[in-house]
Formats: sequence, C-alpha cells, structure tokens
Amino acid sequence: MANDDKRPLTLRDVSEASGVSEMTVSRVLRNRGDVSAATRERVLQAAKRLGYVPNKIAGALASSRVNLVAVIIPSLRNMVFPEVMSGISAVLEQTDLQPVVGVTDYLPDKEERVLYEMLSWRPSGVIIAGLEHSEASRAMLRAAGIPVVEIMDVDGTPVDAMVGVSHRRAGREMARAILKAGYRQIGFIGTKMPLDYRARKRFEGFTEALAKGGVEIVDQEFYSGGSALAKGRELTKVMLERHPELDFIYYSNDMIGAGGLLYLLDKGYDVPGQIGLAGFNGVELLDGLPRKLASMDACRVEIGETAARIIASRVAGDTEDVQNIVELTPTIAYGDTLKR
Amino acid sequence: MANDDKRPLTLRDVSEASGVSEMTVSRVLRNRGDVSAATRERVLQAAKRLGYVPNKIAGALASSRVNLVAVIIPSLRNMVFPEVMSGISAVLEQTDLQPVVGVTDYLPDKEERVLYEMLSWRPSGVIIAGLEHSEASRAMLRAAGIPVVEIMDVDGTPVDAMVGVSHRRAGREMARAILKAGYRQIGFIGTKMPLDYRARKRFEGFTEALAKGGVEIVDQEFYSGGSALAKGRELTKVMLERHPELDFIYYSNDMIGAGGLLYLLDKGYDVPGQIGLAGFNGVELLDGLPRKLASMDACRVEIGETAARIIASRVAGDTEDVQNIVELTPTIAYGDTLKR
DNA sequence: CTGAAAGCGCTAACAC
DNA sequence: GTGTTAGCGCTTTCAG
Repeated sequence: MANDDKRPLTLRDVSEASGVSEMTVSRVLRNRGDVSAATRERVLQAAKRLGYVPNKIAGALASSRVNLVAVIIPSLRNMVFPEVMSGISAVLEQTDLQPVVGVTDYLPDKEERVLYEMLSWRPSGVIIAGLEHSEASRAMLRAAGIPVVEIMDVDGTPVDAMVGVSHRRAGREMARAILKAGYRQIGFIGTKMPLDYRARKRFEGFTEALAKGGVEIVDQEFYSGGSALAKGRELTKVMLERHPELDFIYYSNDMIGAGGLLYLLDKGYDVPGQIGLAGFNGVELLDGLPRKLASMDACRVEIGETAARIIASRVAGDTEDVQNIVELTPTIAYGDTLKR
Repeated sequence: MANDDKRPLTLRDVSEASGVSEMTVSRVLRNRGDVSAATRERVLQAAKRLGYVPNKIAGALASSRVNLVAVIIPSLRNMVFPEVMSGISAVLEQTDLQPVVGVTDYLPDKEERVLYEMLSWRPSGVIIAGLEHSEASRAMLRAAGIPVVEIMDVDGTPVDAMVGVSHRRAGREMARAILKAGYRQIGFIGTKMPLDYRARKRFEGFTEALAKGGVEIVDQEFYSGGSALAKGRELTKVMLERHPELDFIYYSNDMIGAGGLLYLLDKGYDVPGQIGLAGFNGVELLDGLPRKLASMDACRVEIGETAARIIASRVAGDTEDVQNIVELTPTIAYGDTLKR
C-alpha cells in the first residue's frame, strides 16, 4: 500500500518494483504463457505489496476482449428477474464471463438508451428480456456482432437466439384447466401495463381458449402501482361486489393472486369450491400462504441458466450443439385453489 | 446498417463517411466544444446511417474518465436491495453516472473478488453494503482513490463515507417498545446468517435493551433457506409448542414475521392481545396482509438516494456541503401486532 | 522463457 | 470552427 499519490498504479509500477518487464508481469497476472516459478513469485509479491489492480479498460482495448455479458431486464422489483439473474450468474460463474445488469422500467426508450450504453462497452454477449424492441434497438442488436439471447418469451421472432415460455400457451392452458374444473363465471385481474407484452399474451391466450369453450370473461380489472398484495385484496373485493356470481378469478401474477386469496379467506369464502383462483409465476412466496394458490411455473431460473449457457458456448466458439431457440414448458400447479 | 463484416465500426468509419475529421466527429458525438450546425448534422447523419456505437473502452482509456458507479450488495433476492437500487438509480439518472451492480451472496471472499473485478474497470465511485469487509477489500477501497460510500449500517467506522441506520439502536428501540407495551415472555426468530452483521446487530441491541429492563429472551430459533414466509409459519409453530407462555415474537425480517402472523391468525390467536409480533424493514408487502405487522422502516430508498448524492457531488468536485456520515432514523410502525 | 515494438480506438492539448 | 499530434495502459506479435 505504498501508493500515496492519487495516480492509479500501472503495470509499469509493478514492472519496476519487481525488476521484470511489463510484458512478463502481464503474463503472470493473466496466467498466460510460460513464466518461471521464480519470476512469477517476484511479480506476484510486488503486485500484492503495491496493491495493484489491473486496468481492464486498457486490457480490453488492447485485446478487444471484454468478459462482460449485458443483461437487460425491465425491473428488479418484480421477483421474477432476480431469479432469472441467479440462473444467469450461476452459469456464468463457471466461466470467466460476468453479468452486468441494466434496467429499463418497461420503457422502450429507456431500453434503447440502456442498450446503447451497454453496447458501447463492447460486451461479449447480450441477454435481453422480451421479444418486443424498438426498431433501433433491434438494429443495434443485429449490428453488434455478438450473441444475443432474448428471454422469457417465445411468441415471436428473435434477433438471434431466444429462451422462454409461450405466454399465450400458458394463458390457454390455464383457461382449459379452469373450464375443465367446471368454472364458468370467470373474472380477470391484472396489471395495467400496456408494455408488459407477456402479461398481455397470457391474457390473449386465456380469453381465446375460453372463447373456444364458449365462455367469455365476466369482468376484468387492471391496476397500477401500490403493493400488489393490497391491490389484489382491493380489486377482488370490488369485482365480487360488482359480480357476486363469479366462480373464478385469474390473476396476471401471483402477488395480486395472493392478495385476493387472503381476502377471500378472510371473508370466509369456500376456496376453491365456491370460487377458484389462479395466478402466474409459481413464486416461492406462495409456500407460506394458508392455502396454496394455483399457478404456473414460469421456469425463471432455468431460463437464466439456458440463456447464459448459450452465450457462454457461443463466446467459447462452440457453434454446434447450441440450440438457438429453446421453449420451456411451464406446468400448472393446481395448489389448493383450483379444482381438478 | 451498412456494416456487414464483423469489425465493429470506429470513429474513423464515421469520419470517412462524413468527410469530417475524427476529432470533430468525436466532438459532435459527445456534444463538446463548438461545431457548426452543418458539420454536426452531417456527422449525426453518417453515424446514424452506419449504426455507429461509440467505443467507451477507448474513450475511457483516453480520457481516464469512467461514468460508472460500482454498487456492491449481498443479494438481489432480498427485497431490501432492489429498493436501495431504485434510490441510487433515481439520483444517478439525473447525472451522467451509471450504476453497475455486483452481488456478493454475503460471502466476504466473493465480495473481495467482485470488488476487485469492478475496481479494475476504474469506476468513478463505489457504493457498498455494510461496514464489515476483509482487510484486503478495505485496502482496495482506500487505494482506489475514488469516493466510497458504505451503506445500510452506521455502527462502525467507514473507509470513507457511510449512510445508513443504526441496527443496534433499531433493536434496542423495538425492545423498549415491546417492554413498554407490557410483553415479558419474548422469543426471537431470525435467519441463520453469521455474516449478516446487520441482523446480528439488531439482535444484540434487542437483547441488550431487554436485559436493561430485566428481561431475557425465552427462546430463539434461526433458519436458513426456503421460503421465508413458510419458515416463519413453521418456526412460529415450533416455538409456541415449546413455549406456549410466549407473549411476543420478534422476527429478524418482515417476511418471516408475516409467515408467523399468518400462522397465528390461522390458529385463532388473539394478536396482539395474546401475543404480539414485530419484524424489520417495513416492506410494502405487509400492506396486503390481513393485519399489519409491526415493523421498523429501514429507510432503504433514502439510503440509496443519499449514497448516490454523495458520490455524484464528490465526482462533480463539490467537496464542501457533502456530509460524509449520514445516520437515518428508522421509526417504529406499530401496525396491528404490537400494543401501544 | 523473456523482451521490444506496435498498436487497440479514442480524447487532451495544441495548432491553425 | 476544425485538424494534428501524442499518448491513455495494456496485449499482440514477433524476436531472441
């Protein structure tokens, strides 16, 4: 820790302190090429003593190699994405790649800016949520010349690779399960997010399959902001006051669903006899509820893992045996709120 | 989109395409210095047409300026940190600084590696959770020569600046409120995380203040892994079977507390008459519960904002009017589970 | 096994 | 307003 002025240490400082050429110091610090154990030791000592931290900026410029993977997601507050992140991290940790997160807040404009910003650091790959992007964003992704994996959704055409579930199908399957269980007076409660394409696709698939069964949604309600749990309570109450005949409510995510469930249990409803419920995502949270909400696993961790694996293989040059389009299949968890 | 080979575009490409010198192109793209409207337009056109994305690596090396702020946190899955992140983002968005997140999983070793990795990109500042770091980490932070803000906690000595709450004090205050309400048979349920220093400090402050009131904890239980809500249920049950005389349970966080609350309500306990409960954090989730859990706000967003503001000011060179040690004061929310 | 030279793509600091 | 010249701190490449 002898560096008392503010100039950051350079390879040259280590070189001088150890009496070894910069080039050899560089080799030691990167574990590249053969270096005698003796010099290696001297270099390591010197580097440690000085507290040298390599400058990756210079390294990246010289080698045109950047071990960063840009991960672009809409939000960190929706539990879904941290879980995808853990899948990504878990896989990348076994390589020398590192995830770097950018958040778009579901805004296409911001997505464009964040993407631009990240690409300007020349990452080795991009993992980005969703298939809907501005034309400029798609152009950037194509032009970047690096592997790009679009995640979460497979209902659309990717720029390069994609890993996810079909939300349209998820909506359809839930609708079928609900009809099969005999429910007919069905309501829907979701987030008011015109830009949450995946929620929208679920909704579309849902109504489509209901229609095929000759059933139409009785009522629907969209909310924005606030605690999802509280909103679930509130909107469930409102909707049931308006339509006491409802015998099922489908929620666009588990948190509002859980709110609805708590409300109904409070009020002494017979769930799932009198009224059935289902959400989407299969969040861990549900395990602690008095009754387990029916849901559908969105394969979050697996999506992250698969996407990371695709990036890692492509960066490593494995061009074969890399599946570029991976559709994962969510399964219905009936829980205790949906009759079989 | 004329770049069909894989070589990324450079300033030179834009320069040639527009017939303007590289230097002037650079000036236009950075909005620096005076450039005539005409050339500016030509450059912008060319850049856009080619789909040029600047290379920040080269830019950073040449200017030795990196607009990145390293944010190092233990986890993204604990709601607390995404909230701190939004505080940070909200403030940094008004500057040209950008947060970059690194996750340590509460492991000092990993913290060290992540820190090293991030510092090697020469960020303009560091925001790091906690005051406890390996000696090597502290040395790196000191040697980096950039503003460093340690967040969440103020019970200790920072390397540079710190923003947070006193967890020891938080624990003490909760203990006092509990005693004042007349509870005497008190249990504690927390996470089994030897490395969660803040939870430990709360626990220490808690037992200390109880002791001062002549009360000792009747029972305690630590868990790890699994759904916090489910664990809260389970451990509450276990503890009450062992000690039916308990009249209060203090939980190390709101999620397990919520699990306990749901369990007790299920079983028909009179909360807070027969038994009182409190958690920590004041998470939004609580708003949707049948009864509002007593808690203590950890000032998460505000911590993020303040830390970001400190970094931003220091980077901008405002050396004055920057408070380097900021203690925020959490307040008790009595909710419906703690008698006054 | 080690070193010297030549850039990587950009910007600071000067010219003009 | 615009261009020129040197690097930034590393790694690549090629000699020894």
